[in-house]
Amino acid sequence: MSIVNFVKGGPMPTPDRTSLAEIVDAGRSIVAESGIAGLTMQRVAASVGVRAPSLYKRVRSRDDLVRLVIEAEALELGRRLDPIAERADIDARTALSDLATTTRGYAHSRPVAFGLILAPPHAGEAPDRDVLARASAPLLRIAGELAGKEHALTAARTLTAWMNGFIMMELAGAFRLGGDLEQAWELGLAWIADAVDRRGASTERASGW
Amino acid sequence: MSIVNFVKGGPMPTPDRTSLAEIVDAGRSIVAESGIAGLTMQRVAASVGVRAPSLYKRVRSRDDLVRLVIEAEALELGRRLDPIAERADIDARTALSDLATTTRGYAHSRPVAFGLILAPPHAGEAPDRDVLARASAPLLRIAGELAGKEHALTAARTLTAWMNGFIMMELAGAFRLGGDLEQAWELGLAWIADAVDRRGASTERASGW
DNA sequence: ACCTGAACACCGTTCAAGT
DNA sequence: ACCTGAACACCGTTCAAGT
Repeated sequence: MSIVNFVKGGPMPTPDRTSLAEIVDAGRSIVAESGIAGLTMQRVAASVGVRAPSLYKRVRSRDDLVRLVIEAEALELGRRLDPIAERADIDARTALSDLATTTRGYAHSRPVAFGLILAPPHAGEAPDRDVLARASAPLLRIAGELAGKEHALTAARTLTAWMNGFIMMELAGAFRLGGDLEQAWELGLAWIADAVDRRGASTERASGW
Repeated sequence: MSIVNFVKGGPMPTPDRTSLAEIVDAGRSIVAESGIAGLTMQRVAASVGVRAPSLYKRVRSRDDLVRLVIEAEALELGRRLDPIAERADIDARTALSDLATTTRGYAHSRPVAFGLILAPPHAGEAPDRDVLARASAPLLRIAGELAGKEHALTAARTLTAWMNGFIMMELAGAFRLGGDLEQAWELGLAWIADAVDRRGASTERASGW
């Protein structure tokens, strides 16, 4: 088809010098390195070896690219969480702890990206709801096992709210009053899990009643 | 002094056409209306009746102005929370509920500002730690009453993490799987309060053990 | 069909010149 | 002492022109 056009004297085909995937990957690296403000079309273009105007062949706008970058990050987080919810050899309590720790580890390794997933700068850059649903499915499943089906959604919301809130405040440097942050994480997780767990509490203090 | 300069032929004084407070107020209005991206120096300048370069007599940079706006918002939130912690006629449990509801109400009325307090776009725009400490003091006090002095800090962190996480996800539109969001707030708050309350649980389910 | 330079309308910021 | 226009170095985005 392109040869036909060429022979006929139609528009000249040229081999693609980049791809959408390469552009999004470049965007992820730049965001991780320099923050969202560092993500300029010119820098992305330079990173993939073209000029800025060429990017508009693959993305609609900078906002569009930001959204794609956030979605790619959310999908990777989901990919890390999926196997935890699927393991059958651990109980819900352990699975919850693994999931929270994995999420926190991801947030620490990619703080900017995590912040963008949780709080996209503008509405136009918010990730697709299906992508977010995919990333939160594992927790919903574990919450169901822990709190029972009828309370699964409410329990999942309580758990995510605490977990994401803790991690976000930690990343924002809001916990500056001293004290042991690891203990706050561990104890907080145990408290929240106890609160949601219909089978009863299991932390030392609670069992001491 | 200015008259002396004038008489001597020194630099001519001119009456100030704006002030730092007016600039910060204009910034708050613009942020509330158009988001952080809408906060341009030109727009702020137009709003206070000068040209953009004149703003640099009062603020160091746009980032500096953004920080001042965030700090002003954090101080206002703190001003709303202070009286709750000081009331002696209500118990800690009720105070916690009032504080959480007031915070949520502030977040709903000023969603952009609340997001900025929790997750400032860049490090340079993060509010001063004293300002944040002021805003979190009421919760710390209530947490102390609820969980006991030795667990006050950890309890406060658990409570803020849940509260801010819930509100932030709500603002970001992350709770899209249906269900009753008000119930999730009420029940979540009760669960968390129970978890932190050393005096024992008080929700229906917990007391049903 | 893709890529590019040039251009446009915006930014933040600086600075000499006005009063 | 404050304010301003002009200028500079950046942006995102468009588009006619190249191949």
